[in-house]
Amino acid sequence: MVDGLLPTKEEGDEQLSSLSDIREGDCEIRIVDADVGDADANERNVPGQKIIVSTTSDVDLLDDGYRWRKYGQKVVRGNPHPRSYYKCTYQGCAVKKHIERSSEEPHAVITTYEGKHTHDVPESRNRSQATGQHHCKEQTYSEQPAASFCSSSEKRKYGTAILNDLAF
DNA sequence: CGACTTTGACCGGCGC
DNA sequence: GCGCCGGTCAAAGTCG
Repeated sequence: MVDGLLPTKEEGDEQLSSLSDIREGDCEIRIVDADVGDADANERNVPGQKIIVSTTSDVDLLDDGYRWRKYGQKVVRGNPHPRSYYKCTYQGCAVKKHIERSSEEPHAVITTYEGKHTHDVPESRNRSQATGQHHCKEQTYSEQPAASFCSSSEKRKYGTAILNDLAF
């Protein structure tokens, strides 16, 4: 009983018809337009675009190239795993993201992005992150060649490309 | 020294 | 009106 909280894998893509759905290996990137479903959604300044990324990983932190500062962690009902709250630390960028694990699959990580970045990927982070990134993947994906896209730096570039595409 | 994580407390919204 | 729950803040501590 995941309450549809977990749109991973083959199921759960029916409810969201007007959004992009991208799947590669164990990574699923779901783009949800915050405006969708709202009658007069045009009024908002909604910086709010919602992007849900489902991945299979041992670690919660999906490094997408941006700098995030954790500002909270909560255990939500229906899920024994805590949900983490992150903000983009770039000045003037109010993008937030929530990270939570699936209650059924400890390896399934649901990352929800809210808002769009008003800047590019910080370069300094870009390279240091590339180094810090590999610590988390090898053990997870070393046996899953299909997920190489998710586990390598390609993932970041791919995700970033998507985010940028959305943002603009 | 600066940036980031951790953790408890606080606040607002929602359902009963 | 009350209680529950999700989301955010802020202080202290940790790490590079």
